[in-house]
Amino acid sequence: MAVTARDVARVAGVSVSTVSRALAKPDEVAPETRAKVLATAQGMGYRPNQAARGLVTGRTGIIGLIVPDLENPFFASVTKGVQSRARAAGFAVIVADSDEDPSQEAELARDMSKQVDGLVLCAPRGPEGVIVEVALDIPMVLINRRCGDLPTVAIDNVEGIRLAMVHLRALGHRRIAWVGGPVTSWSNTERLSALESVAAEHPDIELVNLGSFPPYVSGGIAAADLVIASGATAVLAYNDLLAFGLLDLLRQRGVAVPGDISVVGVDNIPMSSLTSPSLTSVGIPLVTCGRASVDMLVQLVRDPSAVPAHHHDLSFRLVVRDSSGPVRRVLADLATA
Amino acid sequence: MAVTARDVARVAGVSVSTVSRALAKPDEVAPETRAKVLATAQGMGYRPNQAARGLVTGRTGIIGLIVPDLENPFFASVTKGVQSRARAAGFAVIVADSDEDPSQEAELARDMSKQVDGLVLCAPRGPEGVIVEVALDIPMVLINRRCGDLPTVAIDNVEGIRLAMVHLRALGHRRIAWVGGPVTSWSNTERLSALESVAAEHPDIELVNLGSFPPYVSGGIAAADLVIASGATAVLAYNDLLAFGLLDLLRQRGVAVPGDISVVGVDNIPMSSLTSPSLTSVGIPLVTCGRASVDMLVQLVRDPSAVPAHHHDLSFRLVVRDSSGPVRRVLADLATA
DNA sequence: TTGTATGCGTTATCAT
DNA sequence: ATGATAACGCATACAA
Repeated sequence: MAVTARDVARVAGVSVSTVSRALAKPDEVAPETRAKVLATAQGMGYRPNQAARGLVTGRTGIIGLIVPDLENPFFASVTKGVQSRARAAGFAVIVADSDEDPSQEAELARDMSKQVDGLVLCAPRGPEGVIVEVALDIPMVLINRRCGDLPTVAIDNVEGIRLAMVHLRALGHRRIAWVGGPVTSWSNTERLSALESVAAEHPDIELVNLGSFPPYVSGGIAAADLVIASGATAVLAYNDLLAFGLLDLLRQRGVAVPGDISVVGVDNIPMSSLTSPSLTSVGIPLVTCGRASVDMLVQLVRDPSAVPAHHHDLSFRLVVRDSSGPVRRVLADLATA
Repeated sequence: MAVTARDVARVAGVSVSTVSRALAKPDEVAPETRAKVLATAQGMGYRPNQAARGLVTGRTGIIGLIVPDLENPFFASVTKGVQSRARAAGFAVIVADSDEDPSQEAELARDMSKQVDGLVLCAPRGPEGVIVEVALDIPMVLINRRCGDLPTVAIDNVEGIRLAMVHLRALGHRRIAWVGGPVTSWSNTERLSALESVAAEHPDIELVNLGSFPPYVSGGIAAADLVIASGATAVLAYNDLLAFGLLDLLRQRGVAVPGDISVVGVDNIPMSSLTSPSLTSVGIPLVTCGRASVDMLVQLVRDPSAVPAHHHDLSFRLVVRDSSGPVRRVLADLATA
């Protein structure tokens, strides 16, 4: 059996309450008593029982993280950030994977809410109502989605999309295709409307929306022929995985990148520099993103009365690599002729 | 405040113990009573308090998973498998990232051991003594490392390496380089000795061990020039990330793959089909690997007296892609001349 | 089959 | 400053 506070108390010659205080509230106990208790606790290898503590305090010392897909490098990076920061703050992290399924996501959130002190929802796909409802029960921070006035770590999609569009326009591209992600994704909606507003600022740009695709490599493969058929000289994908799929099938079709078509992704996941051609991408420091969410959540957990309406916006940066280049004169001339 | 068993009992007109039984031991309560309790519990949104339950049963309903690096796609896949299977078995998963640091790994394991019902250590880097010591306290399953007679989900490295070597030899390669991973990695040791024994079976094969490198893309970049200098016509890397790094720098150096040098990786992570050239790799179903470990752990948790000496070996399969090809006649002739 | 009573290890309240 | 004691919500041995 594990050593309990009672054992420590007996050995140290004090009461259980004193043991408890010596550890939790150092200044409410005499320095020498405290020293003695700490020493014997240390010596006996005493570890407070989290379950018992949780039962009385209502705290678990655990935060929950729900992501759509652990195998997606985007979320893997976020998870890493969340985990490391949480640990530094004295919290363990329970992680769950919703498999991109909104209903699982909601169920997970509800299950977890009784088991953790706070919840980080990363790019939740579910309807706003459900999310807000769960947030009533438990401190919650969102990543990559705005939802009511829940605290959020988000990305300035407009800025990111603008960077990409300006880049492509500077290279001479005028007909630009958009390969979208899940319709349930907040980021997707954001990016599409950003795209439209940027396009509106530049009347010479023609935007071709090719619709929604699953945010995996397979989605990009499915979209590639549409891109070719669209006559666009450049394509912007919802995320890098989709862009990878595009690169793959375009190569198979004998379409040169960036010679015939330029490809730009979003997220700048680690793998983006390794494809051939390497992928131009707009991205953010994902690990930082995870860390920031934990900082906000911990604050919220410690003081639930704090005003939760805090939005932490991170900015994109454009990483130009080999998959984007100047439009071919010939094609450009043909297109405008 | 949350709804407790007491509340449910009051509403359903029964005692707390009946509520408890109705949920945990359905056959120890009259069918109609059970139905009534279940219905009201459902209606009131009752969720048993895990902390309270844990306090009396000694169980937390949580299993811990420690991986060297969450951003490594290999471990991301394993994590996904562990999470989904654990959830299906009614367990939550606390995940932690040791950052490839053996001392952090040990500390994490010790911390967690008081908080979870069982532990999955994925490819632990720490010394055997430490691992075995922690395993004394808590049910533990290892992935990708054998350690004493702790239950393990491992891969038959000899078989995998043999597949790769036979493949390369059939393509005419005789001088083959090895780019190793962390010296602290059990798999690395296993693979190297497998390599040596397979080489011993084929006296015409010349093995060039280029040493150990960090198991990231950067490690492969660091190793690439050594590969070129080695005069090998084929190189086998400890994992796919290293192989990606090799591909990247070889391309920069103008070395054709597989024309001049064939490259083969290990793990077959999802990204391997997307590089250019796509990567030939020996791999296992990683998600399955994670699932299997949970199955073993859950069994162990449910019946700690069960013989723990269970080894679950998964087999490699060779996925041949574009990065491996026949050795060039000219070079081959030169080499053997 | 069901209810009553006890205890899990800790923190918090109240005395001292 | 410290100790005794009452919860916290649940499971379980025992009584009915």
